[in-house]
Amino acid sequence: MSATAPHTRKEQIYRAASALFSERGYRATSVRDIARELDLQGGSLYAHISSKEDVLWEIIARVADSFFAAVRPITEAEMPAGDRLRAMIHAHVGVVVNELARAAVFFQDWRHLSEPRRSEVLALRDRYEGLFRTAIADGIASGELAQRDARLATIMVLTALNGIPGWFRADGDRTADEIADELADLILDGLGRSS
Amino acid sequence: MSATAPHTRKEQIYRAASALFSERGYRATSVRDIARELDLQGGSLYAHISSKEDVLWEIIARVADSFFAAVRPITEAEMPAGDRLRAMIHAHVGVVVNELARAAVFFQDWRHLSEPRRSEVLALRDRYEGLFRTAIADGIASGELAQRDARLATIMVLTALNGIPGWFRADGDRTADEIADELADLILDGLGRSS
DNA sequence: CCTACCGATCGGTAGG
DNA sequence: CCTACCGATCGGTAGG
Repeated sequence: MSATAPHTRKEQIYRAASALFSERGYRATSVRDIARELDLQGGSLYAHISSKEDVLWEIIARVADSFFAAVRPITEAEMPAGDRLRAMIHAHVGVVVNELARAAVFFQDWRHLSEPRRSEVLALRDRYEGLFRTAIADGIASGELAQRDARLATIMVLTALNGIPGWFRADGDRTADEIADELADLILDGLGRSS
Repeated sequence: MSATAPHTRKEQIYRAASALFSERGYRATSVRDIARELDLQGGSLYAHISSKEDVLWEIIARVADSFFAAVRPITEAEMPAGDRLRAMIHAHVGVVVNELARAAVFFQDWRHLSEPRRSEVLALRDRYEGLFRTAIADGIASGELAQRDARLATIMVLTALNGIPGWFRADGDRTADEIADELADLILDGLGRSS
């Protein structure tokens, strides 16, 4: 409902939970771990949340929204498929880097949602993959991309991009845009070879 | 000690644990879940294992060995760096696909090892990445690969490859070799583009 | 390999 | 937001 509120207790809880979930995983993080981060007693959290899983759900649902909000508009832009794909990669990497912990939780801990939320996330992920698959298929059709298997290519692209939280540390020497540029080049051109 | 023993209870435990860990994660799998899979009582497992974490360690240490055993020899072969890298990718994918559950556990659950095992795994992973980084750096030096950043390229390659357990299902319509071929092409050539 | 148990910790609640 | 508590489940052990 409220759009990215600023300093409420609830937001502090989401922030702390994102950090802990992303580092240790959802199951290895207790409600008391989160509370301790905010100098609260374990039970006190429940004045603001209704369950641990609801916190996970809120984190995941929000980043999912962020991904669609960033990438969706690009899919409707009029430009060559190759450029469109590059712009989508940029947008996607932007969300990952700017919401690093939340994105890591999304990729890592969606399994721990109970039904029907789990299936809902899977459906969202499929739709999102579809946006990329369409761009890639368009690129193949127009001859811009030389591929056989749009589905496999799509999975590879997103797998590579979603691995960012596993290695990226914001030490400030590379901006999200620079990372996105390098990754887009790697993905579009490959490692390159002479043959 | 014993080399990949066949049907001992211990091996059955490792097999069941690999399947469960890979599906639900280490923390979400109880010792009783594993026991149930073998029609045993929870406590009975401890006649064969000494702790839940030891089971995780055994799974992870073994696949780590498999990766080195498959890839290491290739790094010493005399051939152009591009061919060598392709062969390494093939070998790596072979291990992932043939030990799908164990590999998934390795990639997913190493965080849950306690020290010093956790650091040991990280050190092994660094050494292993180094094998690929060297091949890529060689390829850059010889002009076979057109890259700026060997480290980033290495991480991308392994990230893409290690994502396989996330989507690959052995429905029999693609062999490990076919997968490896397609992935190697994708990684070496990229999606391809006309510009 | 089972039965029966241990202390610790879990997510969550009541009552203030 | 705290204190104090709940039942359930956890990894692991004793004793046979």
